[in-house]
Amino acid sequence: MNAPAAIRKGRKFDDVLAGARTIFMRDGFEGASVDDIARAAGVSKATLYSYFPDKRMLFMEIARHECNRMAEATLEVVDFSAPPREVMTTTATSLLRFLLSDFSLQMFRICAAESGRFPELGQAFYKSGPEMGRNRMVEYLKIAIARGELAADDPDMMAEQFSELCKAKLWTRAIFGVQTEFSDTEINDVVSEAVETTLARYGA
Amino acid sequence: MNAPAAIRKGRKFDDVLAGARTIFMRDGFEGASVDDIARAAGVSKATLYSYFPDKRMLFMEIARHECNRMAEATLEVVDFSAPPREVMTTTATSLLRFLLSDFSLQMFRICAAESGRFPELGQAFYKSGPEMGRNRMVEYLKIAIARGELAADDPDMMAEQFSELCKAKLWTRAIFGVQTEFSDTEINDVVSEAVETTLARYGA
DNA sequence: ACAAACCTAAACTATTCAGTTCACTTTGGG
DNA sequence: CCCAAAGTGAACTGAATAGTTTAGGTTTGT
Repeated sequence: MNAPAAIRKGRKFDDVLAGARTIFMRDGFEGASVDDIARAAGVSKATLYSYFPDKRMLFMEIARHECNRMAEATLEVVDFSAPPREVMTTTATSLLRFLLSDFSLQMFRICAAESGRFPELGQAFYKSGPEMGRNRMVEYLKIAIARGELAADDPDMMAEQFSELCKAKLWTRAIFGVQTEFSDTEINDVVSEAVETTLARYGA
Repeated sequence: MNAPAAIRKGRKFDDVLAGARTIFMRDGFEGASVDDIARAAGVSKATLYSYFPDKRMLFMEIARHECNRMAEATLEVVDFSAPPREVMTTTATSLLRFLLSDFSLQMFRICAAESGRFPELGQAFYKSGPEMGRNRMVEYLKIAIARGELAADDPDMMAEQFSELCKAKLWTRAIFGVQTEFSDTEINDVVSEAVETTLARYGA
């Protein structure tokens, strides 16, 4: 009923997760030492290793957990009955703010970097991150298309393009550490440009 | 006249670069051992360290070198006097093929991953990669706008959006190792969708 | 043929880190 | 109040790795 390698037990389980989250986010995957994680969690290394078979599984658990949490939080803000321009603007703002968060950026860096030597991680992250987000978006798009508010032959592609447009300019700079602070003005600008371009193509 | 830490000398210099390129691309930055690099280069570790002050500077040199090489190669294919749809299609195809190459993906992973503990790398890569590409593209866009072939208030944003649209679907999968082979059909599809969307917004 | 510049091989230093082990202590449910 | 499960801490194993050093070998131009 559970994953290939077991992840069991608990009392300080949540402490370990919290500590690991902190250290992984600060130091990356390779950069984080298990000793540091145990110290940050206020837990002995032995306890940590009684929960998780190894460092990788610990990280996977964090990734899974936080991706779900964030994905849900991000989608709760939106009122899907509003007109498309509004829905898209709200969604894009919410998505872009998330994409620019320290957590999201660091998670992306780690999962991309490790996806070579650690393929399950890349797969898992893609599925519970970008793919899930896109699926949610497609659900909405299909409804809007049925309502005649949007015109897209391929809602999947539309969703991919829309998400991608949100990354223009700011995200690219963020991921390479070229820019670290983002004003509301900058964010609103990228969002409205993304919405305009999307509607120019797919507006009814 | 040169960077903070010197990178000089030579006879097997190019061998070192070639070996380092191979190993870094295979194992990432942290994953690559200097012993492996020296072995792959057919060179002693002492020689390697007589060229480069440390592993980081060695990697920076590779990145700089290869980014320039690739950027030039990618831009040579395009005939900028053709009509915009054709220029954009050719450019997008060339760009997307590059973005999906093992080299580009691995370079992106490494530079993104290390940009926290190693900020100069992120900066340098951004400038000689995405930023340079965008600048080249903007040069063309301004000409096409002057010709009345395109209508964009903000050519920088247009270029950012266009590049970003090329990453839809395939690149996201590639960076996380979810998909590793890409048919011409898939590539052409993403390219034509990117061109359509861009022209819907910015076509004259 | 010769010397300066270049290169080699291998051992060495010093550090870091994942994961294990074990004798001991804490905790909470019955 | 007791005991079994859960947790502790500290030492330990084993392996890797960046970067240095040394003593000697090879290339190069002239």
